[in-house]
Amino acid sequence: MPRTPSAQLTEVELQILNVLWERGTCPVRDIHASLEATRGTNYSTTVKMLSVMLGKGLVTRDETKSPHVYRAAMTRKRAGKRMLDDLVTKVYEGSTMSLVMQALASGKATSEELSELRTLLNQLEEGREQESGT
Amino acid sequence: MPRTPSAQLTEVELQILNVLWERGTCPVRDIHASLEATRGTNYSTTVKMLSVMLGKGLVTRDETKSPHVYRAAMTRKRAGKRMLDDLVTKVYEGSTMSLVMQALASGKATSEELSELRTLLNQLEEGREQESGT
DNA sequence: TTGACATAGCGAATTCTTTCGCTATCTTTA
DNA sequence: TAAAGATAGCGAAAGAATTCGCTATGTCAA
Repeated sequence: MPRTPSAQLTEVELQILNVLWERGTCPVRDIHASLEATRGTNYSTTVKMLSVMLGKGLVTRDETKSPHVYRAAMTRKRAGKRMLDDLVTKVYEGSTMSLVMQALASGKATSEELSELRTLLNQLEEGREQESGT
Repeated sequence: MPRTPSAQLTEVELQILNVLWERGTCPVRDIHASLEATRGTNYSTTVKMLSVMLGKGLVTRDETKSPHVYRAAMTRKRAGKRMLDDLVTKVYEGSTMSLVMQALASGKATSEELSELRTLLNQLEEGREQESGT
């Protein structure tokens, strides 16, 4: 019986997307530099992974330029949301809040971040009040 | 070159752990019921997965009881933290706050949850003040 | 041009996860 | 206690992700 793919990005895919997210656009060589640095893999491997990802629609490429230029087909934000939702359903029993609580509890938030968070929280609560109060 | 495991739980492992987290402790049959329901797999498969997980130290078991009784070796909380940290480094460039912001922005928080969150936030800010103010 | 080096492509090997078939060992219960 | 049914264990197949070797093609400076 075939398995369902879980809409989850794999290890290497994620690493490659990270390079693309940082640079916006770049040739295989640059991506390879990153993979080689952390995994010691071959250039061929990088090319292959990119072709696999191209097949999955995770990246696009411009073949008119000579070293072909790759680009992520999905923003970091969208990928994040996808994985976040996945995590919420798979380990936090569907509760986004549980996840948020735990993430916050893990500490290391600067005061700036905390106040930024407070601002967001205020906005969210205002939204709530409007809803029920009207 | 062998791959590094990424401290990531696999699909089935997570599903199994979820059953164990819910029930605390249970025999293969119960776990199998869940896997069979969602994946239609065989009893043997469940037994095997459990033995693999036992090998990885993801579960423990009591063999003195007759249908052996399994238990998760890691709390849901700890697993969550692990995966959360992983997500933060791999997609949110190490910023827990980015993740929290996005999770919150995705909406669907009840007023109760929001105020609970506010309480936590107050505690965190108090902690901050103590630190710098003493 | 042409030799040297960078790019691309692809099938096949590896590694890891998931699945199962087959066999053996309990437990019941008729 | 013997047949029937539940449990366990294990090697090997099937699926996925990752890796590479080998070959072909492109680019560029001498």
